[in-house]
Amino acid sequence: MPKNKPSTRERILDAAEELFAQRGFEGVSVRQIMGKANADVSLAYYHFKSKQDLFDQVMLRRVEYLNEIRLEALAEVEGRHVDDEPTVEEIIGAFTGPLLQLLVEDHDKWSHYYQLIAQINNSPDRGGELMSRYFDPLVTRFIEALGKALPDSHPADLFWSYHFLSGALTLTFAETGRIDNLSGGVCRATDIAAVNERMPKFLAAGFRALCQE
Amino acid sequence: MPKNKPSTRERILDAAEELFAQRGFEGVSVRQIMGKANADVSLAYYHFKSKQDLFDQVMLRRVEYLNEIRLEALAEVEGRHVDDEPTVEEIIGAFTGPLLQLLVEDHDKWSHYYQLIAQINNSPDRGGELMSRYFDPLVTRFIEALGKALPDSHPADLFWSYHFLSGALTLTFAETGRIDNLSGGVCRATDIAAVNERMPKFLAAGFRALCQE
DNA sequence: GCAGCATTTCAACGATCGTTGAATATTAGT
DNA sequence: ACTAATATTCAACGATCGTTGAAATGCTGC
Repeated sequence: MPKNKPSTRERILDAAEELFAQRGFEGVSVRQIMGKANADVSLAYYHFKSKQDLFDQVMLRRVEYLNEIRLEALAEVEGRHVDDEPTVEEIIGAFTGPLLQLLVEDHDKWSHYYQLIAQINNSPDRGGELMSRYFDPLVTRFIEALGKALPDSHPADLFWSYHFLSGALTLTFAETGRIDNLSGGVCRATDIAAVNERMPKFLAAGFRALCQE
Repeated sequence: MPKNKPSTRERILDAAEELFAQRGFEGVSVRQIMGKANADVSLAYYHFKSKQDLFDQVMLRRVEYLNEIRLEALAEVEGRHVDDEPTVEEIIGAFTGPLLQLLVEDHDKWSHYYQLIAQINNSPDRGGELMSRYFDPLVTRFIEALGKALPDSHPADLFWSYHFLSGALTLTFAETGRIDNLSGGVCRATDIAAVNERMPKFLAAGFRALCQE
């Protein structure tokens, strides 16, 4: 029934999301964004306070929902274990699975957003600050769960393990085509099933090697 | 003994390296670079063909040496095993160790370059292309060695494992301060010893989990 | 149909962008 | 000392940047 045609504001956000993801904040002009959104330049400043505000709204538009469903996935896993602890794989699966699931459901909608996060995560400038603002509450919650699944683990080992996880995860979402080149076509960056099979397994083994015993 | 004071060309490269690493290619103007290098704007175009050429030269200045010492480290490891195969940890150590060693020897010289590579690696725009151009020969050589250390492994598993390694490695080099925030100071992004103790161990376990039976 | 508000268009501002040509200063070879 | 090449300075170009104010249009409630 609704299937509203997207509002101007949302068309601007969509265009900005895609272009920011591809070329970064400074690599895109407001005019280019509005060109892709098929709207006049000054409309950007009617719907948003500034280019920086537009960028912030692009980030904020999806992050809340993202954190929500990932927390739910964790709660679901924990609900299946009332007397024992979830496994490391299950917890990591709750962290990465929802992201991959959204990518399957609507690749074009989420891939640009993930690419944007990948760039921010690796940006020395303000990457640490932004990622912490948007994701630290969620991540802290997951690390807590991982700590329980890995008894007697040291906090430093848990944090470093998560750090390696974060790098692997965001590079995967960046979909740069590097693995396509490197593997000569054997692996494809967009092969979500291949990622889903391998990433939690790889990362869980890393956690165990560092944090267990 | 010379200890020449750096030439103008090198001062420009240094300034460009640092600023490109912090804010990306489009986030920095030629004037800002030349300001930091304490030289006139037009000197950039005397020593380099264009801003893009300057960027390329920043990349090229260090990549050759980097690949060289990492290949030597691999050869050294293989030389210690004439009758048997090196372990996964040893091979990964040869891949990451030289990078960390340079960071210990001269942090200011290498950290900006590593940050730049981290950003490029995660750039959906031309990241895959650039990383492949600069590193694929080296990486192919390392994956070959890892394949021997992990008998009967499937190529796809090896490529994906390397992909996860690459993400963890470059995020670590980005030194965004995220892990400092997240851990409340327990871990520091610049703590090279902490990385050196943990990263090869974490990644080797991942490789084994994916590529070994 | 009209008032009032939300949205969109148009034209322009000063600042900064990458880049260049010509003039000047410095260095190296003889 | 003179020359030729190398290195640096100065001034400026057209283009594009982020941003804004005012006018025009569209829409909603009465």
